[in-house]
Amino acid sequence: METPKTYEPLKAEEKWYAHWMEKGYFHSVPDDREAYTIVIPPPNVTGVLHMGHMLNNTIQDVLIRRARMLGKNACWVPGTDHASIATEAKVVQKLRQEGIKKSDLTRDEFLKHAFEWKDKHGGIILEQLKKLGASCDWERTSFTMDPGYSESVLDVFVDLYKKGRIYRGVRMVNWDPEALTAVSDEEVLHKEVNSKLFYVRYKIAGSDDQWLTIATTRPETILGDSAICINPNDKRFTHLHGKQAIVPISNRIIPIIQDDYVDMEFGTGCLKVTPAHDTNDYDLGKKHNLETIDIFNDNGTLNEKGLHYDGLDRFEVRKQIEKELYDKGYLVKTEDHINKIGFSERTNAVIEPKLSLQWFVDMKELAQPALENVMNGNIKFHPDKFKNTYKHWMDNIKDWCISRQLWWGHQIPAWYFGSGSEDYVVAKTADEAMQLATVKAGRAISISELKQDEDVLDTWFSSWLWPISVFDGLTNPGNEEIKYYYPTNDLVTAPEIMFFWVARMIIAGYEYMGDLPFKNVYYTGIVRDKLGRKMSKSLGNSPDPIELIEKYGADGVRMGVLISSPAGNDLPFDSSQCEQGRNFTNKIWNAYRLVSAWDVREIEQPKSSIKAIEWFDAKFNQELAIINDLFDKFRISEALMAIYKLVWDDFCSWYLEMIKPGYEQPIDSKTIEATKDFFEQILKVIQPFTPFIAEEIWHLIRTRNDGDDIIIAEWPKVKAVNQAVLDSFTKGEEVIINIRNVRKQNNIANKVKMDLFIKKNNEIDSSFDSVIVKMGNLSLLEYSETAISNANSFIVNSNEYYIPFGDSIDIEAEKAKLKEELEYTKGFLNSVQKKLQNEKFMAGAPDQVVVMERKKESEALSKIAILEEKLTSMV
RNA sequence: GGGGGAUUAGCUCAGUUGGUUCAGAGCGCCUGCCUUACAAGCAGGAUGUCGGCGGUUCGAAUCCGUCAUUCCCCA
Repeated sequence: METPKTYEPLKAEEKWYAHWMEKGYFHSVPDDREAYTIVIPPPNVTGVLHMGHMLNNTIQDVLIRRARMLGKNACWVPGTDHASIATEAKVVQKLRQEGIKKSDLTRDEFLKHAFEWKDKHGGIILEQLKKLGASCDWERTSFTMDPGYSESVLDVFVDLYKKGRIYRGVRMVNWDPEALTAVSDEEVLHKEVNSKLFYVRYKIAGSDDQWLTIATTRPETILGDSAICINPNDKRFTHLHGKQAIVPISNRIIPIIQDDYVDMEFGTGCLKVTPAHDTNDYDLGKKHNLETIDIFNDNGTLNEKGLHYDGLDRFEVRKQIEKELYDKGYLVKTEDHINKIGFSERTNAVIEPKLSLQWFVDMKELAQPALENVMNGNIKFHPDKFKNTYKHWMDNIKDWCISRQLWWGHQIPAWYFGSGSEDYVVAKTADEAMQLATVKAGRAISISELKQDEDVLDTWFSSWLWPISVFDGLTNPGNEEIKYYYPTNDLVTAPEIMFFWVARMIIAGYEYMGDLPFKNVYYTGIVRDKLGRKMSKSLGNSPDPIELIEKYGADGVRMGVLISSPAGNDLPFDSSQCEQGRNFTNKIWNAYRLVSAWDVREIEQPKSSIKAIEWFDAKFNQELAIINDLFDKFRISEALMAIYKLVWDDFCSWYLEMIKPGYEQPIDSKTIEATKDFFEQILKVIQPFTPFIAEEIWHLIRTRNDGDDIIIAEWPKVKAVNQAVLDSFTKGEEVIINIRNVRKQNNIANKVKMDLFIKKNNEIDSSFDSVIVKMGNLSLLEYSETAISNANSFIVNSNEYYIPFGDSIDIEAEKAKLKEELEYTKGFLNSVQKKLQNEKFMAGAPDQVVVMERKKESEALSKIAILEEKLTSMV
């Protein structure tokens, strides 16, 4: 059967993935080998694969596949995250479409719907990862709400509470009025928006017609004002000291206080203080013992404190109150103004600072080991520069608000038994809670009296345990698996979640395992489109990864996302990169086609093939050492580029051309065997990047026993590099390129054989002459004592090369070329000599550098002599 | 406003302690080729005041200062 001209990836991909699964190559159990472990950053359980996942998971798969070949017990743990806010929002939306309101359901009913949704849509993303070739240990698939996992989350909550690290308190939180939950600082996106600055005047209490004017962007919060604040140093307002003001519309009387917090330059210098609705005002209020007037309901409408605006949305009130203030003569003027407003990352609702009773983790001390061990390099960041960002955050770490007003997630194990603010206990189960409550209350408390906290924990409060809990390290401490797999090796993730997730995993690692969770963190960049925009669903600028795979093959797409994506740099993605990847797989495919088509006979091995084999052996080992080094430094895309060039340029363009027999000529068995060996080595090196085609050709190129699969083959070992052969080849290569140039410049077809004469002036390495003859398509290679006239010529290593070409040669053009080269060489010599004549250079530069300069000088001198002689002889 | 990056070819990026012809790679571009594995290919080629200015040095893409542009994080 004819081997197709182009590689057809889809069939091979399906076949080999199924084969690998069947053989259990992805599955890991502890044994006496060294463990190499990666835990996947768990995607949202209801998510679908996007380009960010593609990049992230391809890198992980490359690392895990290489580790497997290095003989390590490679274990890549997959799984998903319950993603409380996002998932709950989706379930609520789906129920709404069915005409069901969340508020009409009990918690249990809602959770039933949520789990149904999760079972239906959950794990789609994991199936998509299989298409990419991800070699995860699917038997270990974890979910942050698995029973065992949930148990560890509750254990940790109880434990931290007992240690005094978790407390309940009133704090100003970022309230999402749409999702009806608090969100963490990190989930708030600050954006600049055009808004208005309203100048509103307040009457001074007890005066007839004395006023002060404040500037605010949120006039609706006037109804919650508790004070006016001025800077005590502000000369303009000394007459206001000790006075009171009357709030417009509500006509409440509020004090005028002084605090140097007020910026005298901003607005009017008079600040209205609304402690319930602004973080800074809240702090001011606490400091000055001001009343806190909360005028909002949880959904962003005004409550009864909002007087006649009761029940209206905050933005509608802003419009209406502007008119009322104007009509009643309070509104002095409005100005256009640009300010930054916080939006919810999940719902895009404008965040409302809101006072509420929440659970917090006190982070200061917990964070210490996590900071130290990154700064001292026990945990390495790639690239290293992210340490700076990390340090800055950890130095200024704030307490972590971990309660969320949702149902989907881990319900907070706090149990209330009375109406007092301290009438609660923290316990994993109701039974334990009952006992604790009985002690705390000093009376018998029954289970029915207990009411569990309605809120759930922040999703990150479960995912920070990921590297521990996927091995049951908390519910079954010291078990065989946690001992074997923890600490894991490498984590691959996005810098955006350095604080949400990475820092907290490190904190949890030291707190609960007394050890780091992973040794290296590889930060990927953001995948952007051609215009530099972040790829997102809302912009619709993200290609569907599965469609890309169908078009270019998984191997092609894997290469496409990795080829220009250094760690920490954004990836400006364009599908042309996948095309490049696909072309690469096709290139390998055709190399295989070539090698497989040769007719093998017991004939003499050509000299040129012997040299070619010597050379490629040296070249391969030289490059392999470089590739290994790049891997060690996590320079994955550079490693890929090195491999790309090794395969395309060195193996295909040079090696295969050197050994390729003439048309319909047979090949000798020694050369074909060596070539197949090389091919195998190359397949091994590309296997982490393009596993499917590697496996496919591995099985085509030689007959394999059952279980002889490349995925578990041994990574090549670096052998000694024959540097002398590499050096000889470099000179031969230069000659070949010069010959090709002569052809090109004189329009001599490749088929036409040419003669080459060499005038030896200097040491000459003739070991690659046979290769030069073959690659240059020469009929003759001869050494000559004299220069050849009427010939194209070039100089390599001070030796003169001549290709006679009858009478059609253009003497003038040839002379011009020589003159140009002469000028360049003279200029070069001049700069070298200037250096050598500089006493300070001679005194300051190391010997090695001086020797190099001298060598350059002598080479340039002899080249000039040759060029001048040629020019004079060409008259 | 505070902190951290970045700026090298048309694009995306390498460039280790200042010193080999150090100004590089891939893509793109230009030229010529349907040469017998591959036109998803082959062979050649061009491209840069290393963001600006100043300084240190025998020598600076690399070190220092400063300005500019830009991205990220925090307030």
